Amino acid sequence: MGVLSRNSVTILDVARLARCSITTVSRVLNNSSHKVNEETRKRVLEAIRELDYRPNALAKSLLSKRTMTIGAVVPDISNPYYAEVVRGIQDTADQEGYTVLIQNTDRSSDRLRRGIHILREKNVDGFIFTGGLHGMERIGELLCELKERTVVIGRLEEEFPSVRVDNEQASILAAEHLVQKGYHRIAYVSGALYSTTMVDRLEGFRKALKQFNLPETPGYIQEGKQTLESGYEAMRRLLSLPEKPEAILFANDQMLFGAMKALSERGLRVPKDFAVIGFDNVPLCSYFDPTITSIEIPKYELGQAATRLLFSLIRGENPQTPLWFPVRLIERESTSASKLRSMDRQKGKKLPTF
Amino acid sequence: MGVLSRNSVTILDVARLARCSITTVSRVLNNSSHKVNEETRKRVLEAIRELDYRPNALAKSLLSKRTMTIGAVVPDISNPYYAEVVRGIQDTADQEGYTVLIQNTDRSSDRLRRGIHILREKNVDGFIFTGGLHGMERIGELLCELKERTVVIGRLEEEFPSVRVDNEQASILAAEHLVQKGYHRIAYVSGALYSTTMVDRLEGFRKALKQFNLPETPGYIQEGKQTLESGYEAMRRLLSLPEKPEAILFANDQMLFGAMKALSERGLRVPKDFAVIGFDNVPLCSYFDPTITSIEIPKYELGQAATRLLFSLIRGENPQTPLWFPVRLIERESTSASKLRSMDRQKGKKLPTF
DNA sequence: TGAGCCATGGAAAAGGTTTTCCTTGCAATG
DNA sequence: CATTGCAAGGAAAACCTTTTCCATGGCTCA
Repeated sequence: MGVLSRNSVTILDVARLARCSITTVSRVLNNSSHKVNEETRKRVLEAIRELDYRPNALAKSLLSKRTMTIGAVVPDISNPYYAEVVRGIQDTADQEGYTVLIQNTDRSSDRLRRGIHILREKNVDGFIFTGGLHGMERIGELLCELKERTVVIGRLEEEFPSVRVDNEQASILAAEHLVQKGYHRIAYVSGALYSTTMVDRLEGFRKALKQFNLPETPGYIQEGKQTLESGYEAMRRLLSLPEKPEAILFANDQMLFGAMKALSERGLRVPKDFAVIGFDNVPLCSYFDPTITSIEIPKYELGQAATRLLFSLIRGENPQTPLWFPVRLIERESTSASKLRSMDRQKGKKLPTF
Repeated sequence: MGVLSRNSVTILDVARLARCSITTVSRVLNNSSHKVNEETRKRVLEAIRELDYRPNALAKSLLSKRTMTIGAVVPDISNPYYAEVVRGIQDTADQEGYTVLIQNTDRSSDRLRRGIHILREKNVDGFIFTGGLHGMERIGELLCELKERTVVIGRLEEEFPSVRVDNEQASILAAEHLVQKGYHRIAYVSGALYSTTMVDRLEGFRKALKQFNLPETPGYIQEGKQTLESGYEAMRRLLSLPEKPEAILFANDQMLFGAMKALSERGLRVPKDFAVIGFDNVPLCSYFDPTITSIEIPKYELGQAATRLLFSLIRGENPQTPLWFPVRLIERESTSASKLRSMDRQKGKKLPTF
């Protein structure tokens, strides 16, 4: 051990120390089928340990045309939703010895383009896209030879293999839940519509209005930006409407949390005065007061499945796609029968509900 | 344009098309000082465009021993604190044409070791560590030749250049604030003590107790795990003590949010029944109800400064270090004079306070 | 006329692997 | 004894660049 050499040690150094050729060292290293004498192998292994030799991945990649690296393009890593997806990707990649190179787009198509170029130049073995940009010019052209090694989480361009949840259906599910609870005047706060996810969720809400014969009141559909602040402002706009909604569906939990502030500022309470329901089911939902009903998206699993799908592509297989994942509604206090709850709270008797 | 070739095009292809040697192509590519005829240059550029040629970064790196990639080792990317630090790193690296390879350690020293090995194998040009592991065997040995191209955010091993905040002083600041507000029975909820940050914050709290002559009640210092759940449980333990604290300092905001649930379950209110104060000042602090007093850590700036420090190291400079960053206390409702606030809320007259 | 300089271009080495192909020596088989 | 086959090892090509060094031809200046 030891010998913390300043400049890195190469396979040649090992060969010299083990008194053999670099070919033999390479064979031991990759335990190739070509036989090597047990004694020689010992010497080589000893030399490797002695020098703390590690093969240079660059040289290896140059030859094998495999970098064991995949690129992930995400809109915003500090959003808990994508953070969880990325975890799924990283863990799964790691299991197969792959590394993940993450590019933030900040939801700008310029940065998206730039990110793709960087990743291509770094010779990634495949791409995972998430948080698709809606209405951006065709992405396929930028990918070139990597086009066949690209998977999408969600919906981007139809040609790509993808891993998805049915966001339209999810919105309908949420609306149905509210209807069953007896709410009719339902508002919707959307995220920015350059994301296909946001487009689908909004579309689903519109369909639900029709399906359940709900009124479509002007101003009941607000568009925001998937941030706390944007949710806060959207809520204030809703509160300034002449005829207030009874329940609000938010296209993501962040916006909902922001909106809660607008409510409490007015002394309004959930679920007594409004029912609210979110999207994504981030961890805070079960810790907020009141706990928040939300549509659970299997974030980690999406990342995991996308990565597995990509590996299957890399292996040259022809996997079935799209892969659909189920969503489910997690009911919590924010949509529970209102009168009952507010009494409980006053008596300070609430039990833990996660 | 076009010709979306299946297998990548090399500098040789360009040379052939432009009827010159690869040397010449390389020269126009890196516009070297060696003169090349204007007409030839035209032909080369035309060929490059025609074939959509992009130099292979792998081959370039193999030669130059520079990968234009830096490695970042973080405990948990889905923690909003580290997400923000990473943003600072990525943005800054990007400006200089560098890419960032992120390794999650999940706070396990095994995964830390593994992460370092992977990054070394990928030939990163430098390391940034954050969320130092306390009491782990010396990390320097794992870094070998990269030891001189490593910076730390926080405190890890004294020999490394670092970018820091004074966490001890920050805890004292928080305690002082509570004392000034008239609180004396102060509890502290710590994160897991394998993080040097958490060690320092706790140490600061202990010093503050002495400095302000506060009682050190048994059970008033709880240790948890920097998660919502852990904060919830710590709070429940505090609430079961015979003599309850008046104010609680949390070693991070996540734990504080978790604790809020434990409080509301008991019908207890902040700041009426308890004052609470957090650490990190994540965005939600200003949107929670009540808004949360927290110690602001310049997360993005820490990442930014660390990256700049690293670049300075890579350039062979000998920068001054450690670099200290200021913290400040952001006062919000969770520690404001209690009687007043609770009246406001009942009248529904509260104004927006961020 | 010849020496030296400049503009332009190419050949080849280097970087660290893996892999293909070849060599050597020895044992077994006829 | 001659032939075949196998175990073990090495040489060299290939991967794609950049960079150093050399070659050529034309021009200027003494």
